Amino acid sequence: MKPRLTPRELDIMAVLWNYGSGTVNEVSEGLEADIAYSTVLTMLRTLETKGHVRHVQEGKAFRYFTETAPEEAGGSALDRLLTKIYQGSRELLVTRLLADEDVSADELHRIRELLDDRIEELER
Amino acid sequence: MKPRLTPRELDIMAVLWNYGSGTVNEVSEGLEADIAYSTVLTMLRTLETKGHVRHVQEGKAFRYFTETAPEEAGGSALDRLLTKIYQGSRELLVTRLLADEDVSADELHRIRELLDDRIEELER
DNA sequence: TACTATCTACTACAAACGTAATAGCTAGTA
DNA sequence: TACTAGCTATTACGTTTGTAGTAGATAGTA
Repeated sequence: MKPRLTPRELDIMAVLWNYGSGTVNEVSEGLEADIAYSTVLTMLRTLETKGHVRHVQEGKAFRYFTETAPEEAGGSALDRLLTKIYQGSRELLVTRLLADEDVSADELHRIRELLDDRIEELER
Repeated sequence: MKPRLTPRELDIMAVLWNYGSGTVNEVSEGLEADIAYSTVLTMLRTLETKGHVRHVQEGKAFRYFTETAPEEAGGSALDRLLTKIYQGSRELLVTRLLADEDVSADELHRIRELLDDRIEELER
């Protein structure tokens, strides 16, 4: 099992997931925080030893790719949240998620469709 | 702003949320992992300096109470997940949440009710 | 009163995190 | 060929995390 992603590492992964891949430079620029180039490099190397990314040579530079899918990382984080904070209650979690001010009616409708699909699938 | 909860600290908080409060002993026993008594004590003290718990004297011992509500801790963690992993898409997150094998039809129906309430509230 | 169980306080310490400077390599350019 | 820009590799270092031993206080008990 790959070691858990730390918050900072998650930031890096997010950039990679977002752009599909990235060189140190690209990741640096993709990050909101102003982190030194060498720091980003170090973190990518750490992520590589942890098995979360790999790289290929591209000209002079390395191009990094994720080896951990968002679902994978998200899954375990979500499970953790669910059990530790929401006592395993998905309702509670969804309630919190929908309580947000800036959730649109559109979004809610789309979620309801998802939900209906899943219910049908389960009751069929 | 209180410092973020580390995974281990979250374990402790979970016990406290679960039982309402707890002495070092109670928390120790409430934890799944077999952590030394003194370790639990240290962590509770750390949590206290971070402002996540407080304590009152109870006989010889301290009784600890949470100062951070589950919603508070869960909220920021959830927001983080949402933006970093699910690109801000609640649908994606809900999809992942419902994809789980062991989610019951009952649970889904209850979630749908929540959803309908929220939609109505928004469109009224 | 002396002993013992039970607490907290203090101290320690290895490992991981987060951050970064700098050395060293290399391909292109003047 | 000499220089330079742009990379990676190496090294460093303060902080936080996670874990725990032990000293010291204290209340109950024999």
